[in-house]
Amino acid sequence: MSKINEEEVFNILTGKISSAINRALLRAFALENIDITTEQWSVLSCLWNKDKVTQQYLCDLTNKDKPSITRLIDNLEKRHLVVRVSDISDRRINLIHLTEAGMTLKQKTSEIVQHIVDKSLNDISDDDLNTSKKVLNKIMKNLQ
Amino acid sequence: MSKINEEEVFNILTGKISSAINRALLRAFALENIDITTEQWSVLSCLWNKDKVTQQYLCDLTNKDKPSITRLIDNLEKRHLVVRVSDISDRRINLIHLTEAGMTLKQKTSEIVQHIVDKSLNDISDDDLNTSKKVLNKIMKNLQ
DNA sequence: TTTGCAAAGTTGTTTATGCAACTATAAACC
DNA sequence: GGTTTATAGTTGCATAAACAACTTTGCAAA
Repeated sequence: MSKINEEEVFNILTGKISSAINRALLRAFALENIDITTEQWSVLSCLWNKDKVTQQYLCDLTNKDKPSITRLIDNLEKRHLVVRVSDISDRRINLIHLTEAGMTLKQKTSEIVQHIVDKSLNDISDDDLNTSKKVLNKIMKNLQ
Repeated sequence: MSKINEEEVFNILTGKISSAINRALLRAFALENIDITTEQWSVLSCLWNKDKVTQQYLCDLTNKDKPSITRLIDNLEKRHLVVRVSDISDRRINLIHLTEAGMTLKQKTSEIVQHIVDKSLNDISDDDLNTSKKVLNKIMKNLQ
């Protein structure tokens, strides 16, 4: 395997790309008066897929640690998008429920997200995109 | 261009990969008792390449905004790795100088970084890697 | 049944990001 | 020369990440 040069390392490590996408998405949300962050969206995204799950489950899906999820849920509760419901049979557990408002956001945000994704992937071939996905997944595995 | 599915969007947007690399690098630094963050390393990296530059220059290279760089420099000064030297001819400007300690870190960290990079890129072909770089650069351009 | 360990969450600290508002200095324009 | 505008950097505020230390609750083994 060839040595990769400093600049390339640099770009990967500093997450330039993901923070650029993050910024674009944050601004797009703000433009539509949607007051959530990208991280909050990523948690909501999990819940739209499967509601009423534990915080630990959200940790696993998002690759965030427990304190991060605790505070993300705090902020989502502040915005009345989710509520913590403690489980009856195991009182250690909070089940995170989407509120009406939380559910409603799905529609509005997915259009915005799709728009940003389309823009960012403009003029990239499916082949190249698939290769990139494969590479990124491999990197994830290598780091575990 | 095909619609990319939610899970894929999700992985890109949430920067799972870059945060995984970040974490790995941070831990590797800690193991060697090197008390800097990945972001601080990215600024030092610029300075190892070209010393005595303005904060604005560092903003441009790292794609961070001015407040971020201000605080990163604050933290690097706290660790005595750089110093702010105000320019005589233009007193708005700080030139950021590496200290001896700052220069010394280059050697130690680059081995660690190379190790993490090698590990993360293990078993990925040069062709696939090049395609990925091309795609990521294209995405950056698309988002500007 | 008690002891001890594991799991689910929370809290505190340091560092970082994004944005807006700010100060200080330089340059441009009239 | 004085006013306006642009540039460099800082500060405040809300949000987020990593890590360690902590509480509460459940479970299992002695």
